[in-house]
Amino acid sequence: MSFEERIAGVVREAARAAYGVELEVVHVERPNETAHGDFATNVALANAKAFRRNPREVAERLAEALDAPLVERVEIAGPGFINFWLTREALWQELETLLREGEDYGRGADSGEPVLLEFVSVNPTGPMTVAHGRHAAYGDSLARIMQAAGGEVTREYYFNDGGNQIRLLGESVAVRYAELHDREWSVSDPEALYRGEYIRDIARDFSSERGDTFLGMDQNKALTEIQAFAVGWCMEDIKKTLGRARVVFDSYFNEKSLYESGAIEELLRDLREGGYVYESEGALWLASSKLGDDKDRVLVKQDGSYTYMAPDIAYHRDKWNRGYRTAVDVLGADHAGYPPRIRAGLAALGIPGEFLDVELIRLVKLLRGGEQVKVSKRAGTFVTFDELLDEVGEDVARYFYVRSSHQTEMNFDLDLAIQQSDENPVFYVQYAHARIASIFARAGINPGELREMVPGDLAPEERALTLQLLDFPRVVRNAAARREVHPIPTYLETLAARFHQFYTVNRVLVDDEALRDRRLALCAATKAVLANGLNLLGVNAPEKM
RNA sequence: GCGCCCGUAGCUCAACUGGAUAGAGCAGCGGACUUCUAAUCCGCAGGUUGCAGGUUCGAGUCCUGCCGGGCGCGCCA
Repeated sequence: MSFEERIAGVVREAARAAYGVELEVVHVERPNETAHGDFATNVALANAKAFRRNPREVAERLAEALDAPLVERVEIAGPGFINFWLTREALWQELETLLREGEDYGRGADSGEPVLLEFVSVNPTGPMTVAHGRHAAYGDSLARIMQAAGGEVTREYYFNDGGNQIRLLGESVAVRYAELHDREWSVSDPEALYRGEYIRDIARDFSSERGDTFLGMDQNKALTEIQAFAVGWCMEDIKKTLGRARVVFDSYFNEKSLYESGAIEELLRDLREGGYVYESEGALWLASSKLGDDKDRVLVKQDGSYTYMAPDIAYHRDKWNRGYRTAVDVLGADHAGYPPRIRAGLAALGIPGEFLDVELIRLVKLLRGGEQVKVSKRAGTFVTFDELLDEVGEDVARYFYVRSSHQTEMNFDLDLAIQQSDENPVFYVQYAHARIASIFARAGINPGELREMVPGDLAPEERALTLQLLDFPRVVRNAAARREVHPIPTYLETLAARFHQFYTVNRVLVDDEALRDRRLALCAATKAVLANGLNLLGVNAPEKM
């Protein structure tokens, strides 16, 4: 149990003893100011009215009724805060727990609740861009964080390898392919073709693997082959980039399978039976306005083809049918209108709205030398995720992406990113880890083989470091619950700062053995938490720098 | 026009979803290496948290109205 929970518990007891009252919420937090104690609570302020007493009086009485061995002293401060200082024994005990749990420290109890996390899901029409990189970094880190918090997370990539975009890709490659052999390939709309350099790469690879035989045959037949090759090429390319960035998926879900399995037909039949669809103007509509959406949406177009709504609702129903009770979709901010529509569809099937949790990621605005660049995949004016990884490395890139909230628009200047990569705060955090490794190397012992230690007094820097270390589980839990990744970097930077401050003032390898053992323990604990935290972000924790 | 999101130091971002004197990094100025890694530490300077009201013991955080920016409001996905 965390200190917050334990303190909340004793405060509840005190309220029972002093007032015979059962408090509902007891908020305990770590004050910003060290002078305000290790922990503080505002219960006296929050309940003063109910007790019909002024807050300080309530605080006094609660403090008197307090019975807690882990608390060394309390102080009433300000308008009625109760500030707590913990005993050194209590702190050391928690540190020992931390050391014992090692890389499991911060891991919550398994909730047993399976969660499906879908992210990236970019269709295979080209390389990943820096914008997709943000999705990959955020989604993968979120998966790690939710797992650490006890969730049973499956990472899924949903893609469509059919449709207009894909046909366009095939034609684009075909034109280049023909060019390679000094031939021409006629397309309906040359303006619409993809122009990126990678199109030539695909054409070249296709040509060298399959020769020129496809130029002699029926265009449609050839196009099918070229298209399949191009899709495979792009998918391969995307997976390679993801792997480089240490992003792994548990499953890839193909939209096509929904057609093949009959899931879409089944969906439409069930919606019809439920009375949630109607025909109008030759199209089939979902009465989504009755289910929380702004207006009704077309499911089947006049020409008989489906809108994206049909497969997408079927896909989410499939997630539900697979046993997931939480589906987190990581989508671009331009999908703002998406959640209510899908929820409407799901509601028609009796699936509750809370099932779908959509996290919208703000756009990445691309700049060059301060000037905004219009990004277009078709025109080939984009920066790839690979280029970024080449320039700044995996650690810097991943850290950079998740350092700010996914809800904040991100200005991305590749020139600036390269220029500033060596002052990226990730090094500050990694350096703390390497410094500790170096201490252990010097001491000639392994962080896992510490001797039994005797609790002793904590210097101010040691105390601050300890409290920060013990805050880790709470930070992970909160981040997971709020689907936020950026609290982890924020936490790690503070932890690294606490360590560097401690290191500057207190020498670890001193002659006094008891003191030396305690400080080594503190170092080992810090090293473990830094490694755990960096791991949640997919960033390395180096032994040397 | 309607809906959602955002506005915090010169710049990039935090602030434990209502707490105490709003914090870091970068940029600027000044200090600290014969001692476990100076990719570090310490100090100075930098703010009317877009504006105006309201709610309460307390507001960057909640409510209302403005101002400014982004996104959405397709039989595109």
